[in-house]
Parts: sequence; structure tokens; C-alpha cells
Amino acid sequence: MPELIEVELYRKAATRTIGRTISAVSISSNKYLREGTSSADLRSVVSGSQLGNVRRIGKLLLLEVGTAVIGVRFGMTGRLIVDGEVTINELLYTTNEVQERHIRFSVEFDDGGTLAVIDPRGFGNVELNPDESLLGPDALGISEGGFREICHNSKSTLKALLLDQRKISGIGNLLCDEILWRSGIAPSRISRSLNTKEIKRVASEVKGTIKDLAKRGGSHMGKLQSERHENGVCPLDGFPLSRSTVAGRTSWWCPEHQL
DNA sequence: ATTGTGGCCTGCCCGC
DNA sequence: TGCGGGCAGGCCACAA
Repeated sequence: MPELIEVELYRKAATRTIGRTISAVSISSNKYLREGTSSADLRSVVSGSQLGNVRRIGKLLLLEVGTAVIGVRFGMTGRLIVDGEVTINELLYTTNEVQERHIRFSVEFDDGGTLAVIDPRGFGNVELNPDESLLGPDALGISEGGFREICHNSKSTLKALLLDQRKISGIGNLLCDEILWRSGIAPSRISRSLNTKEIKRVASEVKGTIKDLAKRGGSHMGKLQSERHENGVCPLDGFPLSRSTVAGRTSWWCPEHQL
């Protein structure tokens, strides 16, 4: 589950390749290219060019090459390998073993180095010049006022809102449950029903939780994570956790303190 | 505008 | 020992 935290680590690792000249790109299969991007386009844009800036919006990694931008989405099991070094050693719901057949995309540099995406399940994709305007503000940069406005304009549940990358980008299912748990808000709460105090709390926990989990080692290092299973109990009050599907996603939450 | 469902694809774990 | 089924969750297409 590469969420904002993991993709930020990928971005940092990718900065090591800024300024290098690209000698070749390869893609495992056209299936790994997003609809609208062809391998010929990709090749013509990058051949002989230098890698420019490396940016991130939410879970989307952006590699600038001349005037073009290569967007990389990591799906559930994608990891970045820079010069043979795997950026993250442990990811949930997948194998962490590096297998050649799982390399989906790679950029070779004329100095012999590489930047590659390894993604066992292949849910990720590569897109040329992705429409960045489709993504909401990055979760780490969201302001309280901005968050209040998003809440007031939404008829959906808070869980659906936090996971909606068009409204706020970077939060995945695990981060989401942890944020809600720390905020004391049930996932099924309608966003518009939050009072000023609650909005303040959630806005603060969005940033606080991401920063804290980054320190703890990743999206899967939340305090709730170890109890996200049958018969799990709330680490805060010991109450049995509830499991339900909200916004189409498995949600674990404490009915005692999340209201 | 929002929700639900199914699909993509692989690995892991469980029960038989 | 091995096989099948269920499940994990990011993201998209589609239907309602």
C-alpha cells in the first residue's frame, strides 16, 4: 500500500537521478501504460533527454523530462528501485522478494544507473503528461480552511471524502482508518455533519498522523494496524473493534470512541 | 454528485 | 503435500 508516505520516499530516492541523461526506457507490457499513453510516445519524449525535477502530488510521482512529465502510480504493490537499491524493503499484501518478472518500467541512464518500478500485482501504471488538475491538494499541505470547505461541499461519508483523490490526495485505506481513529470520528459520519471542533481535529490529524507514521516507518505502522483483524480491540480503550464496509472499503474502527 | 459492484493481478493463508 | 477459495486494497469503468 504505497500511500503518500511511501511515494514521498520514492520521490526522495528518485532525486538522485536528477540531471542524468536517459539512454533508454522500457515497459514490461502496454498494459502497464495508462490509456492514452503509447510506448512510442514515451520513447520519443525521453530518448537522449535529461531527467529534470522530480515531484509528487498525493500518491502520484512525477518525473520531468524536458517539457514532458512522466507520471507513475504504484498501485498497491509498487516499489521504486534506484540504481539497484530498493527504496522500501517491506510492503504489505505482496512479496518483498525482487523478481525480474515484476519489473514493469525502467529508465536507464548513460552512466549505467537505472530507475525502475517493481510491482508484483501490476496495479500501478505509467502515464505521459498526466492531468495534475484531477488531483486535490496534497494531504500534507491541506489547510484547516481548505479542509472545512471540502467537508461542507460534500454529501458523502468522511471515509469516502478522505479517500477521494480529487478532493484531497495521498491518503489510502490504512492511513484513513488511522486518521479517523485518532480523530475520534466514525468512518460513516457524513462529512457535512462535522462541527467546527471536529473539522479542526481531523484536519490536524491528517497532517499529524502522516508525519507520525512517516517517523514510525510507513503507512502500515499505525497504532490501530496491529488490531485490524478479527477480535481486534481498540488500543485506546480496549473496546472490541467494528469491521464494516464504508465507501466500498474494509474499515476498522472503535464504536466506543469514534462517533 | 455519490454509491455500489466488478475487474485488474499476485501472493498468502486457511481449510480440506 | 497440494489445491481451491477468500482476501488484501489502489484505481478505474460502469450502472443506478
